[in-house]
Amino acid sequence: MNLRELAQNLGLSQTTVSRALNGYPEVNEATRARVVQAAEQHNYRPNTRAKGLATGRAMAIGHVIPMSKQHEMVNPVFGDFIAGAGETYSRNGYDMVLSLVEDGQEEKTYRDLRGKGAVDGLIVHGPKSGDARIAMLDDLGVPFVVHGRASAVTTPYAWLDVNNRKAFQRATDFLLDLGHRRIALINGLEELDFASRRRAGYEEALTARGLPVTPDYLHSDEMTERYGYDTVRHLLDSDAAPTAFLVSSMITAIGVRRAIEERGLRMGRDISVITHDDALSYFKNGEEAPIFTATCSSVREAGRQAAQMLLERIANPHLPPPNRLLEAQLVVGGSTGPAPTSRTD
Amino acid sequence: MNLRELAQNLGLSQTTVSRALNGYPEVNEATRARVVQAAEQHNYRPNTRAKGLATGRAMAIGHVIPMSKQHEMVNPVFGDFIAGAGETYSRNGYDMVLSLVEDGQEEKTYRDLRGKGAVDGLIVHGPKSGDARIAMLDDLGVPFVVHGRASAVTTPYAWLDVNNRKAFQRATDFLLDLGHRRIALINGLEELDFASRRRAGYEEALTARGLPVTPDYLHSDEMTERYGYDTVRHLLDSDAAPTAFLVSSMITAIGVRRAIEERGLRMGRDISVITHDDALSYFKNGEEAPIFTATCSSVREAGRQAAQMLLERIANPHLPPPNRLLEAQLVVGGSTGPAPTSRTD
DNA sequence: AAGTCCATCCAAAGCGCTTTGGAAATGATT
DNA sequence: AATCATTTCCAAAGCGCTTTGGATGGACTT
Repeated sequence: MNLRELAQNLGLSQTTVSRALNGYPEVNEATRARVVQAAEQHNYRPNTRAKGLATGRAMAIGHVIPMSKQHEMVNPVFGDFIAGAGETYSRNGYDMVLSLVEDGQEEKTYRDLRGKGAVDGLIVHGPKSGDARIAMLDDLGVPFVVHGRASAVTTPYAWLDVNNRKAFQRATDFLLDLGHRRIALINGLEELDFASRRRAGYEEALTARGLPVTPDYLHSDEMTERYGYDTVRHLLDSDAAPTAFLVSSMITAIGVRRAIEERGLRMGRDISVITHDDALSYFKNGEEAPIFTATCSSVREAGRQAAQMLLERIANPHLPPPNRLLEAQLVVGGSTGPAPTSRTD
Repeated sequence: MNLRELAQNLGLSQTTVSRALNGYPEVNEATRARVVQAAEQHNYRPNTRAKGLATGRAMAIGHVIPMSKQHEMVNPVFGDFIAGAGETYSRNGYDMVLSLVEDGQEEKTYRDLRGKGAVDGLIVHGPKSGDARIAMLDDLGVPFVVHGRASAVTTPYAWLDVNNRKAFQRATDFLLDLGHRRIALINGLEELDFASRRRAGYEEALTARGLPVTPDYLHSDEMTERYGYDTVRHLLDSDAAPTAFLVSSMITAIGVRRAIEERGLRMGRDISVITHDDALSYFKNGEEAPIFTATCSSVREAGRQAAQMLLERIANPHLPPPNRLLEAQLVVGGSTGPAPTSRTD
C-alpha cells in the first residue's frame, strides 16, 4: 500500500492524505480522522526512501564502531551505549545504522555514510587525542557528537564525556589515603583519549603528594580479561609488587581479581583494587555491597544523552556545539582497604 | 555532487554515467574509465535513497535487538554476533540498521521496518519456542534468518543454530563420567529456545543413566553475573549441595566462580563447573589453559554465517529455506575434576 | 548501393513521497 | 447580491537515481 493507492481509496489527492498524516493544519479534522483511520486499517507506512528523497532527511543516525584488528574485539561498552542511544532514537522516529570498521578505517566509512546520504548525523566513538575525524566531519558539514573528547583538538566541537581525569585522580587519592604507595595503573590503550586522561588524573594525584610516577606501574592495552590477569600476575611477581591496582574496565578487573585470588590473596585485605565501572547491564557491580570499589558512570545514560544532543544539533545546526561533562561517582565496595603495612617505603 | 552534475561535467547523459559506474556492458571502456575517474575525483557517491527508490532495494539488513525490560539488559553476545554479521554486510555493500526494542515489542518493529521499506531482510534474534514472529515474517514475505530455532514451529524457515542440546548433553555426560551426581543447571531464561534445548540435553544425559532430574537443581534467569553468584551461593548452602554446575553463559560463570571462591572452595578440585562459551572477544577463556571447561561456539562466526545465509536468501528467495547447525566444541579447562567423593549417593 | 548489425549513447518515464502554487467552495462582510 | 477572506482541497513539479525503448553512425554483408 502506497500513498497513491491510499489516496485513491479515499477519493482524496495524495497531497491531502500526506498532509493529513503529517499533521499539517490545512486539512479538515474530519477528513484527517478518516485518513488516519484508513492508513491504520491498511497498515500504511510511508516509504522511508521516498520520504527521504523528498525531504532530504534520512531520519537515521550513523554509528561507526571501531573494531580492533588485533583482537577482533568490539568494546563491550558499545552494546550499552547503543542501547541508550537507541532509546532516544526510537522515541524520535530515527533509525540507527551501524558500521563495524577496522581500526583506522573509520574516516572512509564516515565519508561514505554521509556521501550516500544514509544518515543525518553521526556519533563518533573512541576518539584519539588529536583525532582527525573531527576536522573532517566539520569539513563535511555533518552534525556529529563525540563520545569522549580529543584533547589535542582546539576547535569547538560537540562532545559528551565522563570526567575521567577527575575520577581517576579521586580514586588514586582514595588509595593514597588508605596508605597505599605502590599503585599500578592497568589502563586501556593510551592512544585513546579517555585512557590518557585517566592516566593524567592518576599522575596528578601522585605528584600532588610529591610521589614519583613509576613507569613499571603503568600499563596500557586493550581491556580484555586476559590482559588484567596477565599483567597483575606479572606485577605481583616483581620485587616491589604493587599493593593496589587502578583498573580501567570491569572486564579487566575480573582478570585482576583472578590473578590476585590465584595467589591466595584477598581483594580488600591484601590487595586493593579500584576499577572504572561503565555500569554494564549484565555485569552490575552489585547494589548494596559492590564487589569492587569503582568509579561509576553509566555508559547507557551517556548514550541516551549523546543521542539527544545530536538530535538537537541536527535541529539547530547554527547553535554553538554543546558539551557535557558527566561526573563519575566513587562508590566504595569490598575491594579496597588499608595498605598492608602503612610505611611510606 | 549528484549524477546529473557529474554527467553534465563529462558531457554525457545520466544514463551513460550510471551504466558506466554500475558495470553495464553497453558503454565504451574508454568512456567508462573517464567516468570512473571523474567520479572518484569529485568524490561522487550515489544517493542511497534515490538508488533505493529506483531499484526497490534498500541495501540494508535489519537487526532487532530485544532488550529485557526487567534488567534493561542487552545480551552481550549481540555485540559479537553483530560484529560478525557486519563483516559480511560491508563486504557486500549492505548497511545494517539496528533497533533496540523492549521484550515483546519486536513484532511491531519488524512490521515497521519492512513497511517503511527500510530493509531487504531481517535477522531474528532470541527466538522463543513457538515464536510468533516467524509466521508473521513469512506472511509479510520478508527474507529472514533466525539465529537459533523455534522448536514448536513446524513450517520450514531459515535458521542457524548451535547444537545446544548435544553440547549440554555431552557436558553433562562429561561431569557424570567424572563421578558427579549432583549437577545443577544454571540456565538462561527457559522461554528462550536455546535454553530449553540445553535443559533437554542435560536431562537426557541424566535419564540415559537412570538418574533423576532434581527440580532444586534447575535454575533459569537472565544471564547476569549476579544471577550466577546468588544462585550458587544459595545452592552451596543447601543440604545436598551440588558438586558440579553447568552454566549457560561465561558472564554468569564468573558469578558462579565468585560464589565458589568466596566459600574458600576451588574450582576443578572441590567443585566442577562447565560453562557455555560464546567466545566473546574481550573475554577469551584462554587458549593454552582455559579457565573454564566449556562448550565453545563462536557467536561471531555465527553472525558471519547467518548474514551470509540471509544475503543468499535475498538473492534467491524461491530456494527452500536453508538451515545450518553448528556443533559446539567441548574444551577441557581447569574448572572440572573428579567428584570429591565418588560415591553414587 | 542498399540493407543489416553492432556498439554506443541518450531522452524520458518512473520509483513514492513532499511541497509549491493555485482553485473551488464556504462563510462573512458590505 | 456582490465582494472578500478562509478553509479545504488538488495538480504537478521535484528529490536523484535506474531502466526502457529508441536514435545514431560506422562496419560489414550481399
